[in-house]
This record gives sequence, C-alpha cells and structure tokens, in this order.
Amino acid sequence: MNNDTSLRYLEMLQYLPVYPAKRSLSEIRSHLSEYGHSVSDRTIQRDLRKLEGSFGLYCDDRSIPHGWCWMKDAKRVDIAAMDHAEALTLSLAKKYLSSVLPLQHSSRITGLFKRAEAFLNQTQSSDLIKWNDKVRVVPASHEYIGPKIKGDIQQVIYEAVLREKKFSGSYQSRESQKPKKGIYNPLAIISHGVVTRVICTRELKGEADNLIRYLPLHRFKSASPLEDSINIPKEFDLDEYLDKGELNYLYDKEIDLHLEFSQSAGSHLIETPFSKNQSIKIIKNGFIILKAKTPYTETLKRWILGFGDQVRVLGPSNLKKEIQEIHKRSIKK
Amino acid sequence: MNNDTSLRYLEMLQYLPVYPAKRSLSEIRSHLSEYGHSVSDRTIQRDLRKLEGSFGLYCDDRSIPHGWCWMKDAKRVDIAAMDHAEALTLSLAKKYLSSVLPLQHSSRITGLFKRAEAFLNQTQSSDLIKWNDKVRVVPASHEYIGPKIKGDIQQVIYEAVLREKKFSGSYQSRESQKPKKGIYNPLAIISHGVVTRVICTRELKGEADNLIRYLPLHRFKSASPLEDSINIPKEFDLDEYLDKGELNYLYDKEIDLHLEFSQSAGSHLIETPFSKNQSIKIIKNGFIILKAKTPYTETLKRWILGFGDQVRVLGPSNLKKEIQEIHKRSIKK
DNA sequence: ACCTATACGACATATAATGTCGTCTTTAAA
DNA sequence: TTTAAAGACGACATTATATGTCGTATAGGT
Repeated sequence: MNNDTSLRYLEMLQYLPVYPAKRSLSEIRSHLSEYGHSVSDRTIQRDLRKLEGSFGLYCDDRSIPHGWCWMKDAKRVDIAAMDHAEALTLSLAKKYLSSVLPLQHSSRITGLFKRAEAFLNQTQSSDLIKWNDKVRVVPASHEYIGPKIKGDIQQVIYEAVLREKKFSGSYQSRESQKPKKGIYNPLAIISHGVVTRVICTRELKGEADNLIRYLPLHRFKSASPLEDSINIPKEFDLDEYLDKGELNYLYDKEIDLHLEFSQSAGSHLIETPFSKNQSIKIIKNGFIILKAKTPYTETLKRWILGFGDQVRVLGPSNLKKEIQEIHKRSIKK
Repeated sequence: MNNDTSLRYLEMLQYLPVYPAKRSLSEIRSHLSEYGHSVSDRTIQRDLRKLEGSFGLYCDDRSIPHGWCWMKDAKRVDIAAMDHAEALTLSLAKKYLSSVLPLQHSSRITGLFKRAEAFLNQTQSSDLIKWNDKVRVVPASHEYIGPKIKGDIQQVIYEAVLREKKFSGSYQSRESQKPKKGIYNPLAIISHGVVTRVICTRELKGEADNLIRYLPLHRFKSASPLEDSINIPKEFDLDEYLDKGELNYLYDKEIDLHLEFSQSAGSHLIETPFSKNQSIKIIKNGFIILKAKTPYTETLKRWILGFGDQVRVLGPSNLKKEIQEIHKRSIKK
C-alpha cells in the first residue's frame, strides 16, 4: 500500500462524470472498493471536498445523497469518466481519422479511443448485440488506402516544421531509382486526403535550389533532426502558395458557380449546403438551382462531374464548355 | 497549501513526455516551482520513484542526470505532456473532424484539441510565423456544410442507442409542415459524410409500424429518454440493412471493376491504392489499368464520373454502358 | 413515525511526506 | 588529470496528512 491516496484520488476523479450526470457516495464507494481502495465513507467524503476546489468539482447538495461531478468547464475534465454519447462520438471519430491520418503514433489519441472502446464494451447490456453492431461510418466519397508512414520519420518531420529546424533525410522520388539524400528545409505540413506532405526546399550535395516542393511523407526512407534553423524564403506565405494551385490544382480563385440539379441529386443542398454563401432556388419540375461564389479547383470539377446527367452547368460559360467537352470526349472512347 | 502533494504528482505526470523524450531533475524542478510547488530535490526524486510503478514511468539511468518519461504503453499516458508531432496531429485531426462530426458537445475531445493548441501557441519560436501558418488540411473531396445538431438531442439519442432504450421525440420530416411527435425505437447510428442518422422504427400515436427508417439527427426538434427497452426486429442486422443499399445506394454487392486511367489521373493509385485487393498494370502510353473487386455503390459511380474523360470503363459491361449513357444524356442538355 | 443511509464535526493515531545531512558518482569545464 | 558543480540516494527527525471511529443531525423512503 504505497502511495495509495493519490491513486485513489485519481480513481475517483476518473469515475466522476461531467456535469449533468452525477455520482453518489454509495456509487463511488463501491467503485473504489472494486478497484482495491476500501476506505471508510468518511474518507471518501473528505476526499471529495478536498478535490472540489483544485479540480473544479461540483456537489449537488439539494438532496441526499449528494451528487458529485465535474463542472463542465473544469481544466482537467479530460480525466473525467465518459458517457455513452461521448464514447460513441469518439468511436466515430476514430473511424474517420484512421482512414485519413496516421494515428498509431499518437499514444494519447489512440489511448483515448481505447478508453472509449473499453467503456463501450463494459456497458453493453444485451449479450447478443454489441455496440460494434450499432455504429457505422459510411464514407461519403471513395476512400483510398493510405500509404504507410514510419512513425519516427513523421515525428522528426513534424517536429522540424514546428521547431523551425532543418532535417536531413533520404527521399525516394517516383522517378528515380535510388533515394536522394539531402538536407530539407521544411516550411509547412499539408494533409490532403490520405496523403500528408511537407512543403520544403532542398539542398542536395550542399547545393540549395530555391524550388518549393511538396513531398509526401511516405516517400521518405529516413529522416533525422538537425539543429540549423530553417530559411524561410522571402515572402513565402502558405495560403498564397496553396492558392497558386500547385498542389490542389486551383484553376480560378473565384467563380460564380451556377448549376441546375435534378430534384433527387440536389435536394440535400437545403440541409447540407454547398457552402456558406450558397443560394438555392427550387423551380418547376422540382429542379434546383444553386448559385455560389467558390474557387474553381480540380476537386470542384470532379464533384460536378460526379453528378453526371443529374446536374447541368449554367455558368460560368467556360466551365460549362469544359464540362461539355469532357462528356463529349468520354463518349468517343 | 492543502492537498499539495497529489496536485504536485499530477503536475509532474503532466509534465513528463512519452518515451523517446525525457525530462531531467532540473527541468522538472523548475517546471514545478513555476507552478508553485517549491520542494526539495530529494522530494522530487522520491516522487518519481513512487509514481514509477503505479503509472508506468521509465527512468533512463544510463547517464546523469537521469531522464524520466512515460512508457509508451502506459495505461494513463493521456495525462502525459504533448510533443510537437502529437500536437500537430491533433490539430489536423480537429480540422478533419470538425467538418464532419458535431464535436462541440464532447468536452474531452475539444479539451484535448485546446491543449494541443495551447501547446502549439506556447512553443512557437519566431514571432512572425505562427504554427497556424504551417498546417493546412486541403479537402480531397467537396466539403458540405454540416447541419447543426442540438447537443442535448444528440446526447439523448446516442445514449438511447447504447442503453437500448426507446426515446420520445418530435421529428420534422422534409415533407410535412409540423414535427411529428412519437416514440422512437433506435437500432443504430450511421455517420454518412456530414449527416448523422439514427436507424429506428417509430410509434406515432401509440401505433407502431415496422418500417425501418433512417432519420437524420438534425431533423429532430426534441428528444427525451424513456425507460422502455427497445424491440429489436427479428433478424435485424445492421450490415445486412446497409447492404440492402437503402442508405448508400448499393447497386451490386460485388463487381469486377476494370478501368483504364490516363497517366496523370491514375498514377496515384500506386501509392494510394483504390482498395486492398486492387491490381494495377501500366500499359503503353503510360495508361494505367485498374482491376478490383468492389461493391457498386452510388459513391463508386460518382468517383468514376468524377474523372471524366481521364478514365475509361472496360468492365463490367453494364457499368460501361451506364456510364456511357450518362455522358450521352449530359451532352443533350 | 420509524428506519436506513448520509453528512459532517471532532479526536486520536497511524502513516506518509518532507527537509536536511552525508556520501558517493557522474559530468563537464579548467 | 584535476576540480567543481550537479545529481542520486540512504538515513533520520519532524511535520503534516490521512484515516478510522464515534457521535450527532438530517434527509428520504416506507
């Protein structure tokens, strides 16, 4: 029985839920004794009062037994117990993220997900239906299989970006046979679907070129931190860089998009708008007219094409022409 | 100076990083004293040894001063300090999730994100460039604006699903004027893009129909928990239900997809595959042949259409015909 | 009204926490 | 190689805390 007290405190803090929910003395008592902390009721009461101030606990003393919980805005609420809603949210979050970010290297978030799953497993009532059979994420667009990134390489590069230090590494480009060893001068991280990229300049064999590159992390074969500070090219601005469209193929910074959807394809735009500035009109036959100012990117083009004949481009005219051309060329194949 | 000791323990635990990183006595000492815990070195050393066992700390004693940290697989690693890489991952995760899940109601995960941002803000070295200017999420497909869901409604419904209890609520369907009050018998939660749905059956005015519905959470105007257990329709199986394609428009459970991509459109399939079972062949002109067994869904159709004339459907023949028809109809408009 | 579970003040006591000192060891600077 | 400073750790005395017990008061259910 070493530093039992502090462990008991933590166990209690971890057992208490966040505000609207509450726990009574008897619940806390039996929880603690289950985890090997068999103490007198008085001790528990004193513990709670003691922790109250430092952790922002709240005691509902309008009725007896009192109900204890964390205040909603307490600093360290993350210690508190989960509830069903939160655990479910986390299990959804896990499914979303794991298809898109390499998470296995963040022990904190995977730990959080594990806790949520442990909670869900523990509270399933019927034996037949498990919570797993009650939650699904149905992807809204096609999901590619993400490339594997070595944990330590990601670690080194992320750290380099934030500490504004260079790193050395070897990069296997798609064209060349051998990986290129060099010194990399990282400027930013971009997450684009399943691919994470580092924006950087590079020195090969001591010679720096000033080309700004966007290199996928998964093509690095190795990376180790350096202590030299990065050179930020004069007037480098991430958003400006992205707006140039080198990475996401921006064709036009802003167009007046004007589309006509069939009812079935467009009706969802009322509840889940295309963008914040969209305007929607329903015309005869239930057709739906969408107007919005938006950047014209490759992603937008694919979105429009995806609707096939369920959408008609009304404007701008060059977009209309382009989409038409694509359809024409597609037929000839 | 009340229950100083336990607070100091927590402060220490929160200050220690996860494995490869380490903290020395002097670092810990100055951190603690910064937070008002001015104790003797001996005390700190004793604290660490004491916490070592219960929390899974590791002490690198190969050199002096010893370096302390959390073991990677420790149970409560979530208490540990962040590092740059993790904080960055979390800030990316936040951007992904907030476009897709209503998170504002999960104090734990928003707390985690806040901590990450606090960490990032605190450790920025140069004053000019902030971490915010070093991270971006570029969406890989069009992002709709998600509908707003009232926190307490989500809470009630999630909880009902997991506790296998019915709930009463009023639901505003798209067709009818007034919301319908009724008792809902929830079976599962489906997250589909920005829309979260509850799969359920319903009783209006005491009359149950056995139709299985998928109702978006954001259309509920109110919801309150009931204590009646749900009726699970005989032979209800979530995956079977989803496979019927009522929700995601499954046209065929498995087809032999056979596509030909232009080089520019298809080359990414080598690093970020279409699916685990894909096979890829590069033919003359750099054209890329993709073969894969996959379900044929609306999502797949849109994915293919999105490539426009950069892809040619080689099989199956009915898919080929369908895509051709869509292109033909599109031109006539 | 009665019983049981809680709340909480008070007190004695066991236990734990902490500073101090002394010694040995490591590390980096001289 | 020498030297000084910082760190690790055992031992011990001394506070400070933690905890069970008892007693009294009170809330809620039956």
